[in-house]
Amino acid sequence: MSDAKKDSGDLMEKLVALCKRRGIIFQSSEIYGGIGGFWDYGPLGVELKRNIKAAWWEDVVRANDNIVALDCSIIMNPKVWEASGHVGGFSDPMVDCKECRSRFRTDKVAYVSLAKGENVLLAAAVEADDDPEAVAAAIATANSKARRRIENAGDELTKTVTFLSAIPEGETGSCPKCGGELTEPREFNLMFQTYVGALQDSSAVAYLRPETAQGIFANYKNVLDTSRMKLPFGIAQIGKSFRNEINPRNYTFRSREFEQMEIEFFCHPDEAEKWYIHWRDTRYQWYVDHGLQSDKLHLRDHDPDELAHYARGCADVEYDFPFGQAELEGVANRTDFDLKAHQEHSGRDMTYFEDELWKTEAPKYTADKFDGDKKAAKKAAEEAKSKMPYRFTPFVIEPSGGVDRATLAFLCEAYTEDEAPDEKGNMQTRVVMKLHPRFAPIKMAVFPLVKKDGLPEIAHEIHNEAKAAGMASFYDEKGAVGRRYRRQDEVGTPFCVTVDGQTLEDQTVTVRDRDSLEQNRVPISEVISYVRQRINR
RNA sequence: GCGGCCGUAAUUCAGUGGUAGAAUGUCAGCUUCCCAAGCUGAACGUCGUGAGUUCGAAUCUCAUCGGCCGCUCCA
Repeated sequence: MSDAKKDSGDLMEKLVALCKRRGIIFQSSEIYGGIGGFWDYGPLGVELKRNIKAAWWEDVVRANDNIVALDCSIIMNPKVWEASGHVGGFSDPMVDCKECRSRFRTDKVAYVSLAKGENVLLAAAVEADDDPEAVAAAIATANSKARRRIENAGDELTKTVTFLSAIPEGETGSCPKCGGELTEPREFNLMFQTYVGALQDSSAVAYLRPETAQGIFANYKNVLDTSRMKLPFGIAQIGKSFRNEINPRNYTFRSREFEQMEIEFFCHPDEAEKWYIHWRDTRYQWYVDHGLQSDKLHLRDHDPDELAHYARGCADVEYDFPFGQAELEGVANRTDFDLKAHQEHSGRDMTYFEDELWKTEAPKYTADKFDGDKKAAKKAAEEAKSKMPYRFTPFVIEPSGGVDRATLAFLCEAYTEDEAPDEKGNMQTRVVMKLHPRFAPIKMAVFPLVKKDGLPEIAHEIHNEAKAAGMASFYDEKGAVGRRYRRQDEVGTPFCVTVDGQTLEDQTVTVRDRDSLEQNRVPISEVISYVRQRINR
């Protein structure tokens, strides 16, 4: 194991231990042995996560006139998931090899037979996406003798490719890797199932949503009809989603219950590319602005062959976690795929009518433009109104971020060990969470330097004032002040306010900066606004 | 899902068949006018869980749950 890898592994272990010890993240149901893929946020963790969500909400929903928000139910009519493709289409049947334990998608295993007349020259099981690839892969397995025969066969060569997915039920294939026997195909559906109502029969089956997006699409018409929004506009939502991940791993990164913060931004198809670029760059910058400015943050455009079938463009904001580079947020141009799918499945009209454009151009369709033929004018108008540029299905740009992933990335980025002097001036290792002040669970801690001489009373007063002013403040009078500073460093508190002997004389306190360790004297009357101003800048 | 390693206090770990430990942290008090290791005292353990072997199991066996690493998967 390389040193870098070992160090990053250490970082993850230290972070996990710190998060447990300081009440940031706990394993769910820990007293019962836990449950894989589920995590709880402790007293400080929930504040951190709330602050991250609040920042997103302020920057996305409140700051943009063309974005409104929504809070959809987690369980929806199951037809939603048929329309979206989560039931049926995408839940690929899989097979396992009983010999070598490899797993394959049935539509990726092909059986190739190359024959000249009735003479089979080559039969092979291969992994492939399509027929030509399968043939090529099969030939690659052939020995030189067989290869020569195949080449010599020329036009007489018959190529038969059968994918495992097309093999009749009851029959099993052989493993492309080892030739072993494969299991029957099995459905892997990543959606959690439940039953709505007391009767647990098949008609009552419902699903916990695997993404928040579909609730937005299903409500697109409602929002359009009630919010007085016009294209382009976005609908934002923060909420829990659930995926029955085969193998949850990497702390909270791949959880089975997770929270998404997501925008579905609806726009004219001609403007989709422009908005895609806009959101991709805006969302990337958001992470930079909140502390992931290091070279660990990446904006990665997907290769065309990597794109989902419905997407025309997709970029991931990725972060170098200790366990590897992984996605924080995906920004995709989903085209009109979703609205069209819901229109088809629900029978509801999902198109958009540009009435302002129509109003200005309607005079083109008056009778006098058609030699006084009112009927022809009306017909032409109706026809024009029914299609572009007046009526169309909007395209959707989807910036979809993982709240828990963002939280984890900010935690990883914030974890720092540096050197600070102890009371004797010896340098000691200091653990400090350099969280963005906006995210810090506690913004300001208030200490009396010593627990006597009336200092605690003054400190209490400052603390109460801070709370009244809406500042997340924390009071601590226990033990040596250095220890209190270090405790706050560990949870990322940006400022510590200390009441000392001089306070009694001139009504000033010291404000100590988490990162620089510098202290400034500030009048008590100004301390809250001082801290607030330093946090916001 | 497969393979390997692991699970003991809040945290990090020691303890290989015979009375559960250390350090750090936490709490109470003292001390202390500014950066954790000054003093005194205290609390804290279903040894992941269940079964088995044994006179006796943290220790051995099996199962199960959870975690880490590598594959695999990720609409």
